[in-house]
Amino acid sequence: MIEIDPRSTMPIYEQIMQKLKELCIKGVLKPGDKLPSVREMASMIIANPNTVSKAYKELEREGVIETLRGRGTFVSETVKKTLDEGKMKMIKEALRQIMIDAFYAGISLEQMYQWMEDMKQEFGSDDDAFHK
Amino acid sequence: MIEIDPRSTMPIYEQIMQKLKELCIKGVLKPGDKLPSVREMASMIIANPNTVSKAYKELEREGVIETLRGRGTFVSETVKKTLDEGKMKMIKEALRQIMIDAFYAGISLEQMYQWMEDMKQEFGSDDDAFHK
Amino acid sequence: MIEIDPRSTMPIYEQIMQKLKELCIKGVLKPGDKLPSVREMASMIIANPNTVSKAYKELEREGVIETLRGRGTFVSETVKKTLDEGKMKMIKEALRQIMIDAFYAGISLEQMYQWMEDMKQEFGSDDDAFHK
Amino acid sequence: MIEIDPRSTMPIYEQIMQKLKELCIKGVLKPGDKLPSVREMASMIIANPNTVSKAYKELEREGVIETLRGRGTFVSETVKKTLDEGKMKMIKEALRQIMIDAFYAGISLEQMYQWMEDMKQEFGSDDDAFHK
DNA sequence: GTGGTCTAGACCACC
DNA sequence: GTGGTCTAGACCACT
Repeated sequence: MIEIDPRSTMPIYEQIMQKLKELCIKGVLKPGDKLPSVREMASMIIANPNTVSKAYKELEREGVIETLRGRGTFVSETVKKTLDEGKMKMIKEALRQIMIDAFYAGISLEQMYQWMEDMKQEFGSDDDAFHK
Repeated sequence: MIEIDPRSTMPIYEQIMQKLKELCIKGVLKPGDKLPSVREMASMIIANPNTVSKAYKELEREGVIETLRGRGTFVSETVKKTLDEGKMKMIKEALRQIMIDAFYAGISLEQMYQWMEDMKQEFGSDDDAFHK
Repeated sequence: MIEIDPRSTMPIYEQIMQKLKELCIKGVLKPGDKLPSVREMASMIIANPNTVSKAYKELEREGVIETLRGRGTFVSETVKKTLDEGKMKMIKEALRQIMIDAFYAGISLEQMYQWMEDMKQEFGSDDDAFHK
Repeated sequence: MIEIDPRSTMPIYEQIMQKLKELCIKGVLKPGDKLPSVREMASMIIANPNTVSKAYKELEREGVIETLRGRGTFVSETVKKTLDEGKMKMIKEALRQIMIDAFYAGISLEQMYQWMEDMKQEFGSDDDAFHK
């Protein structure tokens, strides 16, 4: 279900978060679906339960998933897409960093647009996510 | 010349690297130009010389700048834009991460394209960087 | 495990790198083996943790070792022996330097061949390193 | 006559020393030949006169060249090949370092032997330097 | 003057 | 526990 790279510089808990978010966007995980328990997930991806727990907590804080005491963890029914100005700035800065790296890697803007379109197709299979 | 945000989660040495790369792309720093010495830069941005040194060394490893023994540090004459497959993958993954974050932040693809076009204008002032 | 000579002109972090590489080649350190933590190694060889850290980071960049976040540092499973042209040139130049020094020190080529054969024996104890 | 790489990590004065020694071994510079003055050499290789001066002084200390006050600097008549134990150790250690680097660069011992033979040919044009 | 290395000691994020 | 980053201050070799 999920693949983690322990050698990556990206923290494992962030990798978990990203992968789960991606599955939600793609529609593989639908609102109401039950997630594996912390222990299950930990053994699946060979990680420390604490690490998985941290990812779940953070995802809950972001409103992506919800924990029902004694029942388990579920994908939230409503994804709150708050137009947070702080996040907008962060994303813009991240884009800037990527543009700079792309320049030095010799990657054209066109190439990047192509990739983004590809990902849009890949993501937006069952909702028009990026056209709201 | 350069502004650093000590509160940012991005390490200071990486901020220095990013800013210097940006100035090079914009053409503010031209090949052959001398950079401030490690100590000068450190006092300019109020950071430790070691931190600046780390940034310089990394930039040199990437081929962006060169140091001439005892003379100082200079912008490289030849910017090697090698189409490194590893870097391409990294950038693609970074884009994927951003797309996911953008989705949850409620930022449309169109908005991101707009930002990227703006940056292209901002960067490509005196060379057609992204159109080679 | 490792001996460092603080009086040597070779930087300590390079001495650490050399010794660790040597242990890997000799087979004393095997792929997957855990290295002493930065702090352990530092106290073992009586050096600053930063110095050890620098050695470890450089060895990782070269692909000799890998660090797993929060778990420690390990000998890489796959030693990539890429025939890098730049390194070949560097090694050839180093040999040239040694040949010149040897001439002025009155050391014969035969003597150097003998030393190299000795080292080959010393290194290739449990794999045929130099005969691949 | 001599080429220097200001970007190299090898100190410029050492580069000068190496090149001059090489020319002596090859027989391009013969005992009694006059070297360019410090200023001449400095302007030829675009270096600081102090740097050239340091190289000359060091070469004189090693007995490779001699300075005759008011007349200039000349290649020594007699090359003293002292079997200095300290230097032997240094060269052996340098060889060890090269062997390790060669291993990780995927260079075979045979390749290195070949290089050394080539250099022997290149050097020993008019004396049997390495067969004394 | 320049950058390169090292120490000492600190804080942080991650596992 | 781990490594990653940063500061402060020092010494050194090179130009």
